Amino acid sequence: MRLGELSRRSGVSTATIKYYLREGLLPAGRQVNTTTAEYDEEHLRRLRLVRAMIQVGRVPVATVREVLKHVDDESLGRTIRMGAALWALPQVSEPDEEDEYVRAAHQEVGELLRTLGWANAQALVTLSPAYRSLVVAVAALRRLGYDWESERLVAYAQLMHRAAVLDLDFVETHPSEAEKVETAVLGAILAEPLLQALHRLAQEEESARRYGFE
Amino acid sequence: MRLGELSRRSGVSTATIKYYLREGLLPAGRQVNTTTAEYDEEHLRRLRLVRAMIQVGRVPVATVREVLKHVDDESLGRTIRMGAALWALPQVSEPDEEDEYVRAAHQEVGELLRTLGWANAQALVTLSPAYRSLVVAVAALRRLGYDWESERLVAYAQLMHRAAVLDLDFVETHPSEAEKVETAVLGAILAEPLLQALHRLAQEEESARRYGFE
DNA sequence: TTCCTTGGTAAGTGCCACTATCCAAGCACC
DNA sequence: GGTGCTTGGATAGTGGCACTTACCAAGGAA
Repeated sequence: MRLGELSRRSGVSTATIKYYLREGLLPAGRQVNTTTAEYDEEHLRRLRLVRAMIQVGRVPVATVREVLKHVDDESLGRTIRMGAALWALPQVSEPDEEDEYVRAAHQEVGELLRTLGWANAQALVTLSPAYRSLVVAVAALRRLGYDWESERLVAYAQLMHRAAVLDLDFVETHPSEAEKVETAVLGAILAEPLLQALHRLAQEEESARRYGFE
Repeated sequence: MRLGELSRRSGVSTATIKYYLREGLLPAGRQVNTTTAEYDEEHLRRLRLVRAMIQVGRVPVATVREVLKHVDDESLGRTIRMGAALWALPQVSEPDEEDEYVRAAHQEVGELLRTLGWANAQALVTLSPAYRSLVVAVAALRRLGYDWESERLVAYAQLMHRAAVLDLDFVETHPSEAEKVETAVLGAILAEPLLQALHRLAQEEESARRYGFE
């Protein structure tokens, strides 16, 4: 398969495919001669994956490159590869540690993890980007004066933990190691828009149940 | 309070505040004379809200304007205002109805709603942006060859419904109508980064529990 | 008086995800 | 073997976005 066909079958313009090749999101094809390169099904699959990450997952191009670099790094074990790939993701602005709300949020999230008994997460606290994102989100809500009880946060966390269990159960069903890493990373990236859409739809449903359409 | 103080108390530069005023995200202050305008606590609150939407919620400036327009529209009832504000949000690219995966996703999501008994959501199907986002997400996953069983999707949906119940219970605790709308919208916007962060943290925790750090 | 700050406006910046244009080298078909 | 299309490769340009800079004349504050 050559560039034109790859473009046709993926629905991505040749110009964009060239751009992805240049940016290293897609490995080069097998060079036949100066003006011809041959692509295979794996290229098509990778291209679809890249597109899904960018368009559905809203992951920036530079981040996709980082994530794939880890996914492809066969010198590492699965868990490490998965972790590295997921940690390459978030790009949330660093919390301002001077800010009083941020400090309070650190406290609050720390307590949350103790309440939940997430010992592993506690150990990783200083490292994980997810932890930082959580602190930023909590601080923003508190800054706006939303003071729900801490039980509410615990309840949300338990719901998301059950979602994570579902995620990982699904990964288990995949046989090969390579596929497991890819599935886990993609699943994590694409599960988010899915969960977000379900959340909004659920809000609409529940709102209509309670208040009707008026 | 004048521009400088508003800037100091919010941590937002005067240039950016001027930009927000120009873009209509912030109402003008009370003009004292040609070179002085007076801002109040409500301006500060609105400014923090705008910042949270943009920085934590990653909502584009133009969208924030739309959302606030609906929030402020007192000619409408609460439910309508809330719905309108939330529907102004998503900006997901339109699904390509020609695409076979998109058509299959429509089918699948329709079945999901029937299984869940979300009658209200079914009625709104053709309208809701959340529904469209869901279709796009499901189609993307299927296109990549991820074929989980439909029960998995149902399970995710039930989790998110429970999150939505928590959301709306919280809104109930707020007394005033105006606050309810604002709370609901902000809660919906800011709950998403929160849930996302909790989801990622929960994945790390669960992954570490199952596989350790190796 | 001298200096700073104010609101208002216009123009510029940096980043990002493409997109357009150009090129010389093949290949395909008549 | 001529004609026209496609290829990989490279460079430059585009449009959108969220600010940021620079400048202005008018108004306090010392």
